[in-house]
Amino acid sequence: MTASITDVARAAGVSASTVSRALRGRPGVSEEVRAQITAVAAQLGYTASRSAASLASGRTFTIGVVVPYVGRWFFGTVLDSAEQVFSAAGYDVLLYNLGSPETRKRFFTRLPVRKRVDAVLSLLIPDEEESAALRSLGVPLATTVGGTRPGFTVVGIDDRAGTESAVRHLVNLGHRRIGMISGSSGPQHWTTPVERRNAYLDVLTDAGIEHDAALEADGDYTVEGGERAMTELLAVSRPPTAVFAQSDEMAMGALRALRRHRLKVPDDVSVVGFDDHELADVVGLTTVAQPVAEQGAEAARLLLRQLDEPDAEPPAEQVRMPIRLVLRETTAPPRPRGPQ
Amino acid sequence: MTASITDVARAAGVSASTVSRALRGRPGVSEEVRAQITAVAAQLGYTASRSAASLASGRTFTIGVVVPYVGRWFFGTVLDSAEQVFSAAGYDVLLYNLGSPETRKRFFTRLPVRKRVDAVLSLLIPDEEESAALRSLGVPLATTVGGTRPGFTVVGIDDRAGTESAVRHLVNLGHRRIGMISGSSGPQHWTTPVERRNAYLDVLTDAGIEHDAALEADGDYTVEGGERAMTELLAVSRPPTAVFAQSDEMAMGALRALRRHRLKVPDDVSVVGFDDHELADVVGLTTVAQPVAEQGAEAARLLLRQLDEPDAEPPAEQVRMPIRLVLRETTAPPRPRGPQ
DNA sequence: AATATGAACGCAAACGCTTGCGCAACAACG
DNA sequence: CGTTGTTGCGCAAGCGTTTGCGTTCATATT
Repeated sequence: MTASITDVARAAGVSASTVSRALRGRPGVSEEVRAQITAVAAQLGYTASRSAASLASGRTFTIGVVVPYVGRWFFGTVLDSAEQVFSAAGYDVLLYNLGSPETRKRFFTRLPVRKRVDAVLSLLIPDEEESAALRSLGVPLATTVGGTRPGFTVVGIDDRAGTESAVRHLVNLGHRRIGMISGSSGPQHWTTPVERRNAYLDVLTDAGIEHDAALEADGDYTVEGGERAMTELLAVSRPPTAVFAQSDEMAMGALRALRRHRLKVPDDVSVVGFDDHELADVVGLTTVAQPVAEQGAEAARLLLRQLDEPDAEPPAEQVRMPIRLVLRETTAPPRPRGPQ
Repeated sequence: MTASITDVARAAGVSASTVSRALRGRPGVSEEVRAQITAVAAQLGYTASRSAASLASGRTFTIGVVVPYVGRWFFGTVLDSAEQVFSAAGYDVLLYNLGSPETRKRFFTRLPVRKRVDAVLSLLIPDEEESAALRSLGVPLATTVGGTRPGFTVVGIDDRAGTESAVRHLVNLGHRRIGMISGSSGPQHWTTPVERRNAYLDVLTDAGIEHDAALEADGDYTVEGGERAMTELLAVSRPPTAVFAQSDEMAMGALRALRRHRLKVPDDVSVVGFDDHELADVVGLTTVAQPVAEQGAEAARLLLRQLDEPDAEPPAEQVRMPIRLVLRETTAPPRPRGPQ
């Protein structure tokens, strides 16, 4: 089949151990021998078997990345940037796509990453049991997307501040009936939706606007969900003149619903999203931007650092990346309608 | 650390070989012993080390997936569905994100998948040298996205038919000046753009429309590129009344350019895309839909089949999935302008 | 000149599994 | 009751690395 380390050793007239040391830059090999071995290895097209290497050394040079839906822009982007950091550092990434509850359960019970990865980056928030399972792996752990958990390095954004800037923007424009499309469908421990909701409520209170439960709808974090939610909001007795969607996908769904209702954006209703999706710009969506790719890269970097310095296991770092409101064309003052 | 096979063997009062056979469903183990071993293994939380297993058996139960940009919708979606098929079959996926030329080169020279995967699915078209490198792995190979190569199972769509339906639709609406935004920037061997271009030219010829090179622009397969390309097209002496974009992303860029030019779609110019992007619906884009997720799943299935029946290595299958034109709101007859 | 020091390298023992083979024990056959 | 199968299991030899330790030899030290 392909060349093994002993083939290289034989061809170079040295022992296998020397080949191993030479190729991995370990001390104890003279420069000339190292050069010769390197040449022979290249000529034979030799690459060390990762299986054998990790069996012997315990290091796998592989990072496990678990993500809910690779297909969604947010996760795809985080994964993309994280992978680049990992591969630049010589690590491979083992991907686990845990869309359905079944695959998710299967992953956490069988834990296929055991003895296979040096660290894991989770793009979903594990519940108590799941995070315990991950901790049992005994490797550094990191998470993007909110919800701090013990033992995890988490990098995220300030959901509160982001939401406040969005909602306050609507208030400043003069809106009083401000709806919200949330993504509350997730599991309990997933804190982002509740943080955003709290921030939304606080801004309303600050502005002296009484909260109307009828102006909240669940959009399930999808385009379709957002469309449904907006449709619901339009059906209440006094519909909102502006809505804050907790994700751009939902905001886009809302835009579609509005178009179907022949309502003008932003003249009839203003819309602001969250994320700054790749295509938010295309549809002119005002949104609060978060550095998605950077979060993935940063989480990856933190993980690598922990691998490099296994000494002082830093007790669950927490990094917050900046957010900012991006004004585009879906927000404007409310249309003065009749009295008031 | 974590339990090993000998721990389980000892606890169950049998030999390691029996544990191995029992847990993997191999014959030669009585049902009662198997049950007992299973119980002990579960209680100890035992999972076989993949490194050791693959070192011993040669099978890695891992598939390498190489993709140009995980972050892009198309690739993310293909990856998503392929991963599901693989993981359902008990395979893990090792992801290689080869965005930049450097990482790409590094991947193909160092070939980190060597001795690490049982098969590889490539979402990018390897050139002659690269595909030779992959073939040297001696494992089943598959590709989505056009461009057949020896030794690869390829699943794709009929680019020709797809393009024809799109362009013919524009012709049927009465358009005579039909522009095209292509993604020709790729490497030579990447056939999709040229196939689509040929189909475009053929339809024009069939319709008795002389081809105008000024109506073609490169959009680089990105939103920004599409916007730039559309801007260029609008600057020619007699701008197109309709444009066919070779991808939805570019079409969306075109839409943005048109909006910036205060041109109405479809009244002033019609736009049709290609892919049926997740958000094509949101912007009302007429497009030719291709079953993206299905392509990933199908490619994965074909790969698994080859792994199951290593006997008759089928000589490079080729699968074509159906496409269909999806009519939405960005196409209409040309606005009658002045004379002619 | 004798000894200590260190650099360069080889030996061999892991690492945790798989698998061909051998060996009991027992059933079925004539 | 001896043969021939069959079934269930253990032995031990790998799989291709890494790495602690030992050996050799040249150089520095007294």
